[in-house]
Amino acid sequence: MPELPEVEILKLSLNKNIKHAKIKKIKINNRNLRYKVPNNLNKVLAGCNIKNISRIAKYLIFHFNNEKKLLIHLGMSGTIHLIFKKNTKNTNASFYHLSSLPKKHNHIEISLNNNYKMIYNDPRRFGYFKLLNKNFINLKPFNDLGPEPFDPLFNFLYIKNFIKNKKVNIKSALLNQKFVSGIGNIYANEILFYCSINPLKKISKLSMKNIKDIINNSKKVLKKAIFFGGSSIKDFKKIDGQSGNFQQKFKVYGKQDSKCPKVGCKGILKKIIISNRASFYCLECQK
DNA sequence: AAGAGGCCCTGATAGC
DNA sequence: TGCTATCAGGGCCTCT
Repeated sequence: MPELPEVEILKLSLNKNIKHAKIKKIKINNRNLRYKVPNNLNKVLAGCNIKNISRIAKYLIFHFNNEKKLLIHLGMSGTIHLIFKKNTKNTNASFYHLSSLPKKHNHIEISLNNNYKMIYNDPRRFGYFKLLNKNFINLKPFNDLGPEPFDPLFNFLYIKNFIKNKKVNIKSALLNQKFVSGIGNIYANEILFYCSINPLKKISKLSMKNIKDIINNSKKVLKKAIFFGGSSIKDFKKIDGQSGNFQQKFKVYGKQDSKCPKVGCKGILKKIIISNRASFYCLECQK
């Protein structure tokens, strides 16, 4: 599910709804994620106030008042749901699901003191929870991340230097988080379409114009996706239960065999596999 | 040592 | 209907 835009939207929603809330209790239903969920999660975090929630690339970081930090990565299928328990005088308090809550795979439930409950769901278990220390930025995985597309460090000289003598194709490079962080398979395809670059093109062969286009279009595509609320592939929803609708704006992702959307281009979109990931592009206009 | 490929896991869908 | 195969938004690890 989650590339940079989806995690960004999640971050904004979480800050809007549960910033400054205090953790009452963390209940672990299933420790099996990519890494075992730390057993001491509740012990360490119960009673802590959420100072704010930040994002680096596709990683979410909860910062607490006492300097403790929690990293959440959503992997392929991780989702976060907020449930609001309405204050009523009845003992039968009603629950409002701000996003539809799945029945299975609710690994972790975090009760907050503001009538919200935050639930982490992850059928494929590629995501994970990890407690971070103060120095986290110098440690794995953060010390290995390249700049985000929005970072001024993702500039012409940086790219020109990176691509020198390298044999990889541009599609794989955009997915390489050490080169540029936050871009995933969907947006890599979309960015290359806007750049009119063939995903198989070797990065050492990129022209000056190609490099400039990549810088501009990676920002543009991600910003637009954030603006439209992310992409609701399968079950991704914004935390308020609304679907993002950027997927309606996809130009090439998932559109093999249809006509190239570029004005004036007569090409047909093709699907090929590059390093085990689906790639979609137009044979005519992406060179 | 860069780069390709396998693999972790479940669920949805397609094809027979 | 029920089986099997294929595929899915990520990233780590191993092998060459």
